Amino acid sequence: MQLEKVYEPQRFESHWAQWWIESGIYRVDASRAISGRIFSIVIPPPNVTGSLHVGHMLEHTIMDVVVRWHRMKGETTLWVPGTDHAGIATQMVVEQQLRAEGSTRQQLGREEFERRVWQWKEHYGGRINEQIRHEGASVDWSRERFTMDAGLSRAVRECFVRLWEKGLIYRGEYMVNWCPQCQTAISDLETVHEPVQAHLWYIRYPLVGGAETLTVATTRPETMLGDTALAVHPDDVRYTHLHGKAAILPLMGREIPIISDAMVDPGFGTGVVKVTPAHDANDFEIGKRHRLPFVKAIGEDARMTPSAGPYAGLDRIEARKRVIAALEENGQLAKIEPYTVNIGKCQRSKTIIEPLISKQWFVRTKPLADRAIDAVRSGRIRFVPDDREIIFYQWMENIRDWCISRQLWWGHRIPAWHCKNCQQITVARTAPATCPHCHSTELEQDPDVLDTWFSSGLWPFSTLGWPGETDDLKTFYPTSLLITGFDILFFWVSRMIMLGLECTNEVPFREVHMHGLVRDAQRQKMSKSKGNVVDPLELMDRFGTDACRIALLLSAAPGADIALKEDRLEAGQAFANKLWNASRLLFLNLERSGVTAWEPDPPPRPAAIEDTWIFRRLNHATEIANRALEQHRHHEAAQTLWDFIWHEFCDWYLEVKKLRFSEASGLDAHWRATLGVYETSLRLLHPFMPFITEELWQRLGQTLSMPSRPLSVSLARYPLTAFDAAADDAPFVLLRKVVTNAREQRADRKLDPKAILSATLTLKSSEFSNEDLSMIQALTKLNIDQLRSDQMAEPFSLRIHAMARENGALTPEARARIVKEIAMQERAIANTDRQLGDPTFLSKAPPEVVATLRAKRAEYEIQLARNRKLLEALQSDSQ
RNA sequence: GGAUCCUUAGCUCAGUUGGUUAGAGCGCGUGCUUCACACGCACGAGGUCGCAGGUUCGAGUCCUGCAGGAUCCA
Repeated sequence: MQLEKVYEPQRFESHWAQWWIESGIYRVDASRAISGRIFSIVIPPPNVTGSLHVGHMLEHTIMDVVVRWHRMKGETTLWVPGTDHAGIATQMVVEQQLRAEGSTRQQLGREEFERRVWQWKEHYGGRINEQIRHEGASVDWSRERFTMDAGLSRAVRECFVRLWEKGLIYRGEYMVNWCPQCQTAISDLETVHEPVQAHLWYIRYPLVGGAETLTVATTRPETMLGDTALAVHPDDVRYTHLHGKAAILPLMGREIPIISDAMVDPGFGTGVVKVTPAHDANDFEIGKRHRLPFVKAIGEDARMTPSAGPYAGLDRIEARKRVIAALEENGQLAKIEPYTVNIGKCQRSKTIIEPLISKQWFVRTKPLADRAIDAVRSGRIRFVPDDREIIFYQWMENIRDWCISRQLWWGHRIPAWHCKNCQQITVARTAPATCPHCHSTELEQDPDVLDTWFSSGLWPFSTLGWPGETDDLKTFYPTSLLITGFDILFFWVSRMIMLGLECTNEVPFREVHMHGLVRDAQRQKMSKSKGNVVDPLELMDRFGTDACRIALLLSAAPGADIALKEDRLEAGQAFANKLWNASRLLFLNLERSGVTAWEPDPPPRPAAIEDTWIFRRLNHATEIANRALEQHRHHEAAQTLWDFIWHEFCDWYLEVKKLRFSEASGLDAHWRATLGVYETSLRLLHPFMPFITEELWQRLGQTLSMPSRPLSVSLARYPLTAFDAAADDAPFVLLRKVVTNAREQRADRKLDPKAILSATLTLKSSEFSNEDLSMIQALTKLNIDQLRSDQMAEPFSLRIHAMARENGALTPEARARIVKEIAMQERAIANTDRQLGDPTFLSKAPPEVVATLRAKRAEYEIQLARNRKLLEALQSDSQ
């Protein structure tokens, strides 16, 4: 069988992607798992409304490498896929659809609306999974989960009830971040702060019983309508005389007390602040401390409430304008200064959030956080890279209670029932028929749903069947590893650790690998508004999935952000092309040699000098790749294999080996060695570039009958260092040096690249067989006499006999380079001598360092001698 | 304001416990359409490792300070 002349990934990638699923080879049977040989991982569930972006692709690629590697090592390997229901985002999408139809969710009613969302999910929710199939992710689709599934919903209820019963969930009126656009409370984490150029307004408040006024600075003048006090710092001597006095609230005419509180920053504005307990988190605290009234001047719709008097019904922005105008008219506006404020916005809708007091459900996080901190500190969970632990501790140690209720219709409804009769709350796993407190049947379920992250927080175990004691849970939990973005450390990773420990008494995963962000070529964050979002599907189409994968992997040092440049992708494609063509060379020659059958076992024995060398290089690459994967250094593993395949296997081994293949030889020792290295390389590379390796490996299997081969290269064993490398690789190393030296000379002297020139090769100790010598001649286009001399300092010397009139002189640039090299080598030798002559160095440095230095010195000497001789010889040649 | 990370070739980035001539890809220069590959081959140029100190026999790597950048938390 011959390979097509051109590498076209489009020809086979979709075929293998489909076959991997249809053949069911990644479906895992828990009952056949052997303890200690299990690897399990869950996908960070993408948003069901979303579509694939490059960040996903990086994440999935890293996961797939790890998963394929473990599977090939013979471990029972489970990768669970799935999506999350993305409460706000999905609700927004469907509401938008309704708006287009001229309807609203309120018109539809809750039940009908939910039905519509499910309908929408069935219709569009499969898109992201389709895209994940495209990436070649070797997940077990039979275990696909969705956070709103019945099983996962049961897990959510179970967890909620347990937390409630332990007093870790409470309900109450507190200050929350309210998004007027989304019409729901959101958590602190969903509020993003950004600096905005704004103003500081200075307002005069008249004092009660006097002509004096007090000037107060504020960034939100409209909230003054809800002021219930003024406050100064207790130690601020400027205002000591005002303690216990009162002021008149402008525009409203209300009398408000002047209080002293340590929370006031005397350096802000005038040192006097207005206190609006219902609309500012700090003021809320002050208000509680001083038992101030809470006047709610702004409502859920961001409009002023009746408490705002004449401003009632106005939007908060409009109200601000009117308030300022009125103050100005009254002469109560002292001045306006430009000011930069950090303003809180809703992460999703970008609307300015309104701090509001409302009744919400909260998780008491402190006790959960303590256990989570301990799990990481004790090493039961390991972070990669480990410096991320500091950030984790910092957040966990200052954690605030988590507002988990959302005023949405799409999500897990809070399993709490309110009794209309006795007003008591009943939290239960299933809907109670009667109120356990008063036996009334007048029960109504709490209208709120839970934060989506609450259900994602259970993902590693809810997907495995928890709270049921399923085989999957027993076999695959705790999961082995989590691979995710650093940006959701608090949102997701931390909460999984807290909820996992609480629900299962186990860590949810033993390791967390946090990758960086994929940025655009200019290192800018990708965003829809900037228009610099790269579509991974388009990239896969253009360059091939394998090329994209290897390009991403090579750039992905642990934790580091990636600047995605097309030249990387082109390089990845070039590498795939190289592998394809090297394979083509082999397939062509297999036919010529008439090789029809081959078995990978037993491993080959070296048949020629290049074999020992490549076996050693292969063993080395194998060792590095395995160790790098062990340490989550995927970029290093990828780089190692790239270098091995391209620059050792293709550039040297195949260049030599193709001269050894002979017609109709059948499966000889050369072929055994070559096929051994080639097939092993395909297996080594498979986790990184699954499509091309599967294609080539299957083609190889069709060309050669390999009866004992598994169904797929992904089910074959991942290589360990198993090649016979006992023999000395020095002869081939020497061959390489001779060939390189010949090429350097030809380039430096501008010798005719096509002419066959005569040369004399003098060797110190070894000599090349006639066959090996003809290799050298073919690779260098030289006609070589081989001499041997015991007196030589260097291992070899190559003299090319080019006549002067054939422009055999060194080019001026080459001469300059060699002169420079000589200087460098002399300097290196001097440095080394200084070191080796230093008794402190000799006594303190480890012996192997001294030995390496001595060896290096010898190497420098040889290089120096060769350069000197080169200059001399050419001088005499050109005379 | 607090914290963390980063600063290495023209560009994008590697560089595991400190070991002495610092690597890759792309780009650049020269030559080559050699029967696997011009998505290629060969050869080459290019870096006082942000700055200033310190520890050490030895520092890109450890410590301190400074400058610039990024991120997180307030």
